[in-house]
Amino acid sequence: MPADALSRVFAALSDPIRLDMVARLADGDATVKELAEPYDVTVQAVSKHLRVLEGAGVVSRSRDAQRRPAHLEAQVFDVMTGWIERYRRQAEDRYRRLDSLLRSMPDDEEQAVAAPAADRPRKEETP
Amino acid sequence: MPADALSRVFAALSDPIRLDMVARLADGDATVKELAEPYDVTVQAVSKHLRVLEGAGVVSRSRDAQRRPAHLEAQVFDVMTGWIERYRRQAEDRYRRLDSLLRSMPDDEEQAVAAPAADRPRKEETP
DNA sequence: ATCGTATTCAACCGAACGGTTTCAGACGGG
DNA sequence: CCCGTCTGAAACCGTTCGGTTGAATACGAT
Repeated sequence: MPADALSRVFAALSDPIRLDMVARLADGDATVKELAEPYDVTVQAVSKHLRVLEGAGVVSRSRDAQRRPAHLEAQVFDVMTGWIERYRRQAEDRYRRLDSLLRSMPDDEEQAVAAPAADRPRKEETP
Repeated sequence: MPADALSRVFAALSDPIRLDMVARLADGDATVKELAEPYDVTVQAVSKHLRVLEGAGVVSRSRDAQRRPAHLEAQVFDVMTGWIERYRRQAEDRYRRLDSLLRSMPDDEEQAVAAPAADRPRKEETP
């Protein structure tokens, strides 16, 4: 739940290669070598990417002889959708409230409601 | 839809301040000054953050005299959930298939199925 | 024991990032 | 008209990031 951890997850997905790696891992676990194959970067670079994903909790590693297959940790999906849905709903609700308010208003003076939370110095402020 | 644009959205949310700004914008539009108030960084820094969010399509700006209120572009939520749900489902499906396959197997030889997509050189490889 | 493969560690490099300070422009209120 | 406020642009700074090369480690196969 820490909002800081969430931004780390987003950071982990903020790189096109990493994003694609996650997409492919949804299809099944894969080793570093396998993961590196489609991209024209070194396998060391992919290893680093994997470490980032691991650090964000997006991926976990196991062991199979020399290989260290990466496994998608699907719970992060829930964390993300949790955050997203929360604020999507919040935005929707706000919109609905504002909408019905405007609809029920006697015509003009709509500007006054355009920015409700603003500390705009409409009338006197630092008395 | 371009996978590249998605990673830019995630990049926009990869900073704790930006993430918080989005959360607050779900509550209503706000000016740079208002947005900057909670954090102990300069308003110029927040202006930069806003430009990043805008560049990713997360936020749009309007105009109100000197003020340029930021508005949350809620459609990005759909883009994100679209991607997330797709791969969550994919991972779940794979898990279910693997599960039923294991369940229906005559006991041993489970290792052989542990990494189906692997090009692992089990037997002879470079003949 | 040795060779080959898979992975990581370490040092390094240029570019991007987040931040600041300073300055300039736009606009409204008195 | 002019002052204060809000915002953006520019130059700069230290750190992080994505990438490389090169060497080290770990393990299986032969």
